[in-house]
Amino acid sequence: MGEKSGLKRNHILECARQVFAEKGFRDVTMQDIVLACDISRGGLYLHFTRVDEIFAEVMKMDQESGDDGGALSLPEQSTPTDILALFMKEQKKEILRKKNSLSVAVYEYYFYLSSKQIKIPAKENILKQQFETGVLILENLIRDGLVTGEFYCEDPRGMASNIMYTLEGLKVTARTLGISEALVDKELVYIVQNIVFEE
Amino acid sequence: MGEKSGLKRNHILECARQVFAEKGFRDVTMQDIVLACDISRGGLYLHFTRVDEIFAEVMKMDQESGDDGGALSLPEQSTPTDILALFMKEQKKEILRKKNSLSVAVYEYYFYLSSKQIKIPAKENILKQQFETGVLILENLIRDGLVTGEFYCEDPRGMASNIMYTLEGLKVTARTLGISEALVDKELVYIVQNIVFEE
Amino acid sequence: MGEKSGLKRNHILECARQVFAEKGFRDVTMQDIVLACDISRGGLYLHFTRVDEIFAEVMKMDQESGDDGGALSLPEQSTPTDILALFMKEQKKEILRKKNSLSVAVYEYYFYLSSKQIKIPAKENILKQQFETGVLILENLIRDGLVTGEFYCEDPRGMASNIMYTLEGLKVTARTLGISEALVDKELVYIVQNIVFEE
Amino acid sequence: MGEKSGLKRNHILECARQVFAEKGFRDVTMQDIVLACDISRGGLYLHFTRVDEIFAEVMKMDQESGDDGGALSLPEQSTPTDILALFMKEQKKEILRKKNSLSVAVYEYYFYLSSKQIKIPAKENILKQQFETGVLILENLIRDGLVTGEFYCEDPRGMASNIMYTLEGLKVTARTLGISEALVDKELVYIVQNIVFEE
DNA sequence: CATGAATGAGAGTTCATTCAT
DNA sequence: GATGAATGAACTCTCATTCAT
Repeated sequence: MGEKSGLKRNHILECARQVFAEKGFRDVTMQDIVLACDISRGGLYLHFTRVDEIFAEVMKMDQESGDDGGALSLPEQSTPTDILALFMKEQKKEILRKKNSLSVAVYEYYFYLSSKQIKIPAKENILKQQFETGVLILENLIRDGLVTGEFYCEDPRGMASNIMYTLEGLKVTARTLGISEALVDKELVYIVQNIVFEE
Repeated sequence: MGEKSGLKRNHILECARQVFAEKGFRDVTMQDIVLACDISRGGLYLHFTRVDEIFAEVMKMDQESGDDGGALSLPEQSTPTDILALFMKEQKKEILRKKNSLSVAVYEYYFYLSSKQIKIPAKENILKQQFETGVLILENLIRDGLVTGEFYCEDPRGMASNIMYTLEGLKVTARTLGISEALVDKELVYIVQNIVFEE
Repeated sequence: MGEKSGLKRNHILECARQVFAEKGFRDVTMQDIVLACDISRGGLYLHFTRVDEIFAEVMKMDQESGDDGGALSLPEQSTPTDILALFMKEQKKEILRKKNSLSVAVYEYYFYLSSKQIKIPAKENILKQQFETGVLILENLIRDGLVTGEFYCEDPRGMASNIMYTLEGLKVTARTLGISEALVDKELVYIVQNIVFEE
Repeated sequence: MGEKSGLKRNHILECARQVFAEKGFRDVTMQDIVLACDISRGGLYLHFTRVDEIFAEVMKMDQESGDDGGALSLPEQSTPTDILALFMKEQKKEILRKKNSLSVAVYEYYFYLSSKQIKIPAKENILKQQFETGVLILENLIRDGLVTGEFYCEDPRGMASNIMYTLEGLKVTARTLGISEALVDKELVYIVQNIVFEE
């Protein structure tokens, strides 16, 4: 029973994810999700009662599945420079990604919370966690690079944080004003050059 | 007559601005604006027919009034370092501003346009203009600093652009995750240190 | 389930029919129908989305129920003269009918379609079908009368068609200018005399 | 002043006529007329207070200008047969007329009155007058034809009335179901053949 | 548990009509 | 007289949410 119920719940979340990827967060109604899931109205309400509740779960699901993916593609014996390049490649992909991206929905969701003055506890705040995880990864990476002598940096934590804000700026600009691949490349190269030791 | 009509229009825009500052963009209805303006339903429709139309005008109005304010506070004989400090101070104010800020509404508006796949011509795209104006100001400032020997930078344009993205990242983070004044200070200091020539 | 849904639908159509009979077509709003059905606003929209859609269904329903009634009253071994008299009696009833008549609504509906330049496929065009059925019935009747020697007519089809247009003229005049029973009688007698063989 | 006022009034009626010819009666709003007249809202209300009032005046105006036109085209020494042909030609033109025709508006107006249960005194009832005038013309024409031996008819008044109803039926059918020129011709020929003495 | 018909609050929009200028 | 901004009633339509089956 619990199993079965879990399956349905997952089905709902997966279908809902599609909807959010297509329409963002603010335009999605319970109806949209009901239709996308091919489920009954009442059925949906047995599991969730608000759209934002569903979206929070979708984000959580997304994060969990993302954890796996990230680690897998790392080759053995990579240098910090290699890893940084890979990190930036992933960031670029995310910044430019059009299909199946939840970015717009995520922003809309957080602005929605903000305008409703709803605070999420840090532990459940996925966007915050992702940001902080990013900072941590970069910081460790920079420290590694300093050890190998590949990187130059006086304040690894400050730089990591600075880079993450810049990437955030690129992401949000891509979703609001739009941005060309060339421009993203230019910015990412600029960031990397700032770290990598230049003779 | 034209005067009077303009006054009413302005009245509407000012009241609407309040509403947008309080509720963001997505939750604002024509009703909200009607109530805020103490005007009749039909009366509003004489001037505007859609919320997004009103918001676009509010942004325009805001930009125009902002132009004046910016120029006034410039002291005579400022060094590039001074000006940079002032620029950053303004940015900080904007990033942390809570009262009467349209930031959330602006982001919501642009995400709305994005999810509806509406394109605004560059000339009318205020967010884009603000961004590009920021880049230009910074670039010129950096070049000035290079001339006076106060700054160090190999690629003024690249750095200007990089800084603007970072500031954008700070702004959006402030509106989604929230950010402390201390953190903003830290980031701005980091940025400035990167430019100012350190012995 | 399907049963139940059908019942509700029928309930709506029957109540709506009342409304159309009273107010014609053009003045009827979704609200009117909602009130007449003692149903919720949204409830009506589950079944129909526009007044003209409802009216089209009401007409269809009316036609179907009318089919039964027409056939039943035919006595055995009627002569063409008898049948013609019966036909005319029915026409008279329809022309003069005040209670529960959809005539005005039907005309208003067709003028509405006309002014909106909406074309209905012939198969769904009930007014057209009724007219053509009328012509056919009359034509066959006249031919029968020619065989029995009761009628005189050189062009049965032409006469049938001519009679139907005249009846249409009477009907529309009754609904616009009004017409007395005596006048209708006079006209119907005139028509019949034109067919029936006079020594 | 009275002159001037009369001019304005006429201007309104002429512009309004255009609107009615295009949109029928039921869809025309005070706004439409204001726009078509290039007049102020208040200005229109100085002359008329309801759409149906304006339409009644438009019909009156139309009838008056029509009186002149009808008489002019009569050739000298026409036989009843000629005049009948001319009469039918005019009827055909009216039945099939698309441009600048008020027919739909007239019907809509009368159905509107009917559904609102508003009665017009016979003296002001233009449609009624036109019908009765038509009957009278036809009756006299038939009597003339009987005298010259061109026509055959036992009941001139009955036939005149019958023809008028048939023409009415054709007119309304043309506006609701649509009718081809060929069909109109066929019907008119049928009518004429019924009168004209055949050897 | 699951269903989906039904509810009703609320947003958008239009227009006849008024009235200060 | 003439103007047109302003009003507010009325209508359309959509959804979150409930509840009998």
